[in-house]
Amino acid sequence: MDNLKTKTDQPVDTETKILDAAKEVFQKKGLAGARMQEIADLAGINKALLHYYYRTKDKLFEKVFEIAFSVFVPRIKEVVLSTDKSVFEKIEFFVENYINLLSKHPFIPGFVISELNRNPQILVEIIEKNVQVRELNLFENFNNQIQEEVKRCVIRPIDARNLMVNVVGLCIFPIVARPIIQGIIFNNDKKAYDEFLTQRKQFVTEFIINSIKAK
Amino acid sequence: MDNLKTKTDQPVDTETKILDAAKEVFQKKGLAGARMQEIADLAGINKALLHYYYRTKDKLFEKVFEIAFSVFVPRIKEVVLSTDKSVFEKIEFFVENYINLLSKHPFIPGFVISELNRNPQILVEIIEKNVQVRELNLFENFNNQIQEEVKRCVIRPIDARNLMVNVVGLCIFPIVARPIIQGIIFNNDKKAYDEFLTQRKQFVTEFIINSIKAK
DNA sequence: TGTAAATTTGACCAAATGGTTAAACCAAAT
DNA sequence: ATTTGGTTTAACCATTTGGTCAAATTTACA
Repeated sequence: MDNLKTKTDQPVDTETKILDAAKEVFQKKGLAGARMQEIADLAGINKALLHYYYRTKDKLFEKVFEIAFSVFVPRIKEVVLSTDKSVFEKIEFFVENYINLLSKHPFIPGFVISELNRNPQILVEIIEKNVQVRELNLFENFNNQIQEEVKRCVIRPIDARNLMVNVVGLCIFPIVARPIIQGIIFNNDKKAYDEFLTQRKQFVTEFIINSIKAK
Repeated sequence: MDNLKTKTDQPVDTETKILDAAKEVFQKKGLAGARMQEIADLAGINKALLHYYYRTKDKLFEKVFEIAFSVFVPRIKEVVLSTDKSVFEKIEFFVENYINLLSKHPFIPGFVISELNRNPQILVEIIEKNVQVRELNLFENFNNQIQEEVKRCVIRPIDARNLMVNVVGLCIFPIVARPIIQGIIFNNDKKAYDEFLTQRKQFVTEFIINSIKAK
């Protein structure tokens, strides 16, 4: 964003090459398992150049993690904010888009979750400097809307936090746990699982709406 | 199981000390992040002794992973097998017990999932030698029961695999994604989140049953 | 008690790894 | 052409790390 280099644009700018390579290696192997040499090789540059752009492995990791996190979380905001939609519409919109998004970045959920389990402190730092995340406290809005629709008997009485965890979890889980599910239930048939994920968008939407719809 | 030592039982047998320490370190730091020295220190033994019992880091990891996996997966079998219960009863039984179980081993889900994402091959080996896992193909039973209850108009028409993923996912997700959810929605209030998890058992059960119950 | 086998340890090693440095390179301005 | 600044590299370094080994210690048991 704010890292303009003085150089005239090359086919691919060095910093981009580094971040692309770092993203791939870190997301596949994690902070501890990633090797600076491997990142340098993948980026097609010298290892010393890596340290020229990002002094330490930790600094490079931090950057990669922040980018991944910003893919992982912000879409949730859209659901909370767009006030012109009903709860049902919001859920449908979110599930469809979030599963699509994560399918395009299949390593991000596992990466973010596992690195955050190893070192929850990262999140504290991100929250401090990232407005996007703090704004999720506008989650209050969502809660208000739900309680209002409960009053109007559109949906059953329900706790908004639990609902939110369910909606997000039902989208993320089959991607994060893909190796297990695909291995055990789908006999490791990759195509079958992709198909499953595609059809699942509608299933999840209906599953949730059926559950919360007032009779 | 089959690792009987000839030694007369000491307060704590060395192999147990090793496995306990290895479990803790591996589950917290992952395969790549764990240090043999740290495991040895935690077990209160010499590092060479570690290599005496488990020749390599990989072999030790394998053992720890298998134990973790056997906690993670087998309870699912109970749901599929106990034939005397209705689908509703099975779901209630599973959610209650599985969330309890995982709460007692909060690092296992993240550990299993993240190591399996890094190296899905582990699963292939486990499936080959582990009967418990293969038996999950008795998942067919569960499917049959569901389709039968669909016919009897007890539950709506539903895909058994999607249902199963939802049930398991709704239990595992809030534990695996705890750092994120607790950090963003619960302002890092650990107690509040524990309380949330406890209450959630009932919520999840009702959420699922509401969704699949025929009108 | 004596001895063979199993267990435990301290010292050590080679390879891998994150990081540094001084020199080379290169584009642009003077 | 020379200087100046950022960029890139090869060579190098200190530390960490998984793993080994021979010696010491303990245990089993004849």
